[in-house]
Amino acid sequence: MVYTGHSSKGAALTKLILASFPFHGALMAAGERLTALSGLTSARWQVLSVIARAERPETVANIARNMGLTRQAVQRVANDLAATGLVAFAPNPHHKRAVLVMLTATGQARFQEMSERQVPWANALADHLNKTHVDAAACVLGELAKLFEHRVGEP
Amino acid sequence: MVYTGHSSKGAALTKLILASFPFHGALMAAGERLTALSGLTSARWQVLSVIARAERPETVANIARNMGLTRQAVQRVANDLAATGLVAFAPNPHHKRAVLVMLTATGQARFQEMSERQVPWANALADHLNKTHVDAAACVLGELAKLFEHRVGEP
DNA sequence: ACCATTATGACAATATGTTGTCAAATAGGA
DNA sequence: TCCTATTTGACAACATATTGTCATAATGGT
Repeated sequence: MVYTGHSSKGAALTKLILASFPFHGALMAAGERLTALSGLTSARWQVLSVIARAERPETVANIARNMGLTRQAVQRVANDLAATGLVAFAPNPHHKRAVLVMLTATGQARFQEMSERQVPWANALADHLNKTHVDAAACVLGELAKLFEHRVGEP
Repeated sequence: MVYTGHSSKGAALTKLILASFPFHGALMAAGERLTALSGLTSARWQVLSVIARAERPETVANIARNMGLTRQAVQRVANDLAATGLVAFAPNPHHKRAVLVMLTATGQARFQEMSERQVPWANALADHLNKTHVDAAACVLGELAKLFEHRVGEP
């Protein structure tokens, strides 16, 4: 493929972006397969994870900010999780509308189950990779996310 | 954050995966902003790009395979593109059902417009990054996509 | 030539995420 | 205190992508 007009770095970045699409698709598919064994979906597992890893109960809007998603997307998933009994809403003493989301006992157990599958999976995958490159990749993606948010290069 | 049970490489991979979510979200948002100026959307631009860069007209199913998406997803977008006159379907001498997708003159012009915006955008972003790291990142994402597809580490 | 398998497009149901809008709750400055 | 701006959850409309199902077209082995 030709990258007409791209600088050397620009071509490299475009290649990275083009590589990220199949990566994301394959990651989502793998996530679905892993989570399906727990009766979860990838999206619900992600939200559940953020809630489980948080030090204290958070509001939906806060969870959304942590995940880089919109409030509404997380709200709908959180409602689904509540409907299936994995999370529950608790009153927020600091805010009448913005209630706090907490794992139920079932939710904690489900998260634990998922972790027990996710950890050996990540370890097995990582064995095929160069740690330095993986660290560099995570670093680049983090930097790029910031650049995107700051609208760098946009007209 | 603690990565209980993870190997050193496994923890690095999990960090990469967690970094990929906000990256993907921010990339999609940037894509929407770039494409909105052409009256396109990110998904339609991606499909249009694959068609434009292909050496010869392809079928919808082929395009889907190239993109790592399902046939049906690409079919719907392709139908949308056809409805807005950016692509057209041509009979396939080798297959009665699987028609070929081609850019119209309008579609070519629209793709050209988008390229003229995308190239300086990628160049400006890439100026803030280390090319070696970007290359490594693209390489890691490509390798991971293959590992995901081969179900490595899955029970 | 025949038949089983695979590939393809059409269609429907569902999951996920976005934007827009609204009213209530909160925060911050005059 | 009061007024404005922001934040929040609820709701609706829509874009995107998935799975499943179906009928038709192509393929490959016997």
